[in-house]
Amino acid sequence: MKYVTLKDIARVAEVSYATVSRALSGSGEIGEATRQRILKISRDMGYTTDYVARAMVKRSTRTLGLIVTNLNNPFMSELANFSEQSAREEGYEMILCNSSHSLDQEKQVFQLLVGRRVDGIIVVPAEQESYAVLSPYIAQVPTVFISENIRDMPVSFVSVDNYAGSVLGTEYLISLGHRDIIYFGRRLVSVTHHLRAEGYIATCMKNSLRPRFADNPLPSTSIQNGYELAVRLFSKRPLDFSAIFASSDTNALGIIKAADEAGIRIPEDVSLLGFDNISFADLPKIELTTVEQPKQQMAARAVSALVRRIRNESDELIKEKLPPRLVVRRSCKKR
Amino acid sequence: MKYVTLKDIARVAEVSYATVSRALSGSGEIGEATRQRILKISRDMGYTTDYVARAMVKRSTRTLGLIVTNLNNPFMSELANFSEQSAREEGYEMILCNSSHSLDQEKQVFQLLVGRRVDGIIVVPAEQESYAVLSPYIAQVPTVFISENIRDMPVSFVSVDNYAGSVLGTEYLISLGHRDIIYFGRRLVSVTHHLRAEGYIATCMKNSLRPRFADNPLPSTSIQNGYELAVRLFSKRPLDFSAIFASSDTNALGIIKAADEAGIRIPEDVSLLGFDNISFADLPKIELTTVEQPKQQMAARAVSALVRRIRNESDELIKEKLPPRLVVRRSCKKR
DNA sequence: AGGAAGTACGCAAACGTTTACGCCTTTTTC
DNA sequence: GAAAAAGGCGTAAACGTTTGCGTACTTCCT
Repeated sequence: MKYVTLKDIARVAEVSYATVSRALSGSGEIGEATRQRILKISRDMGYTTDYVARAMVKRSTRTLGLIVTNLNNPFMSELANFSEQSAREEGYEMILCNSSHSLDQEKQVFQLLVGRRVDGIIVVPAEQESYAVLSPYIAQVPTVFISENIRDMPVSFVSVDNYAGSVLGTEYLISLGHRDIIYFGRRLVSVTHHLRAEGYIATCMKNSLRPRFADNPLPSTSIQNGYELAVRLFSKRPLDFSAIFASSDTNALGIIKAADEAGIRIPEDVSLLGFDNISFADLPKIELTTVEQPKQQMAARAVSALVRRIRNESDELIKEKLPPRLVVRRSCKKR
Repeated sequence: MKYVTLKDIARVAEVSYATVSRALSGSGEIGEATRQRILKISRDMGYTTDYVARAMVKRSTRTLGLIVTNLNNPFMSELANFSEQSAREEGYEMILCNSSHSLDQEKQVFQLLVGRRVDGIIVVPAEQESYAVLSPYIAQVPTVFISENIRDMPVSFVSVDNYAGSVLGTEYLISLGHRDIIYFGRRLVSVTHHLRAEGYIATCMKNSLRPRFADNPLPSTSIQNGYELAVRLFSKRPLDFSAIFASSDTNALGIIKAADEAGIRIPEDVSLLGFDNISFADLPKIELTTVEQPKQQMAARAVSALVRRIRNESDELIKEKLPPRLVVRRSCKKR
């Protein structure tokens, strides 16, 4: 494929190609008459400016990278959509990548994005060790993590306040009269889920309730593994709990399926509370009450932190914790 | 940000930078000893090859563009995920764009992708006129449409066989004993939906049934507009039909919601059949029987057609119609 | 009229690669 | 042992832009 270049235009306009560049970019000093003439010619010839050549000299691709753990997870795909939108509003394109929860692959795609000379990278870390693995490259390109910061690391972090979200959810269930609440999900694998569990435990303690767990040992969260775990949970009758706090909406969907099969009604027999507020949660017959992560806001903050760094308007690292919100639908009931 | 370049390596290795290039690319003729030495030095210095510089001389970015109409629609986001995966397997990155069902925006992002010098573009057309609008640019870069071909246009097309899918679905409902089937959805706006309606009509005729419609006049398809239309449909009692064939799963979800509110049970009171098989359809309590579009296959074919064109292995245009498949769950019942 | 100031444009370098060509050294061949 | 072939490496051009610097021409002021 042969594209029209500045030189092609310069030849027919009988000027130097520097002049053509100035006419098109609008910045340089140039006479209004020639500018109009060149503009017309370039339109007629179907010129499109070559951004890769421009990137070489400008040393900026106006492209951002986004690495998520799993694109099939609706939380991630919603986050990706919002990020893409925010980026475009700031004048950046977005290249989307997938780490598949693997440190190796995460490192690989990170290197790839660096090779493409993206101006900045947003990463939802695959594991706790992600920072350690990526740190040699992080020095080379502005990066923000969508995750909570455990120890003080020299990167920007944006996330929901998971601890507060968990407190919010637990308190809501208690306010409905529930005393036997099961915390359902991953506890140890990621910082995010660890903090959620902590919030639950603290709130139980404060209300003299005994924290109880149904632990999901898997690295990832899915409808399927929520279902499998719930089948076991529902096998012991009579049920000795009245509410379940699922640490992710996807797990909650698995719980709904298991409950359905076991003849357990939600919310009549047991209340179910989720976390994330994925778009699924709003579906008819699902109508899951859940703690919302402000995905749009998270995406917007991450992108804007990144572009500020890129534009060198500020080189400070941000650590932002966004407030969670309770979205009441129909899966929880007064006891 | 300052990256390590070939010249930097050449300086410490005391060779010319052409030699370094040969050592790293693996193609050129070079002594094994120097190659190892250079490899080690470049590792130590943290070199990453600059793909934008390479793209300049190779005249290929190894990047594909994907334009979808709406990333929030689950059908689109699933298609996007599969495409991204296929592209990566072929060694290409993917830049994701959104036309928001607007011809203007579609044209704009297409130009943008051309400017970025992507090697090929996959587009889910926003409207019937998309081809006409994009045709001047299509000549410049290999393009494949994910859509059915109406008249013979010089572009590659990949899609499900919508007509056959519709026949399949209608015949299934008839085989369950239904005689009064409503076709629910858009009919006139897009080629895709036009063909689906045709398949329904033809099958009705063949079985001496009168085709009946609940028309959705909106350009896009959503849970919300499916819901609104269904509320009207359910307001006339008693119901004078026993099955609904929704032309998209998202509309079907809206129907489920409206039915729920109206006290109409699915499938006991009315059977509901969808089209697309989005991942939502498999959710507990939803369990929608539907005609599947083979999204993964469509993505794979589109990508592979594109890369064959790019590699100049074939310059023929493909027009591929993939077979639909009936996915039986629980929303349809014998009458 | 003569010099200063400003405007419009051309020249050429630079960005970091890849690669055709050529040269020198080493190996092979009879 | 000399000629031919092969191997290893350097030189330089090219890809399409942007931009600092230089210069010719115009305009303005006194």
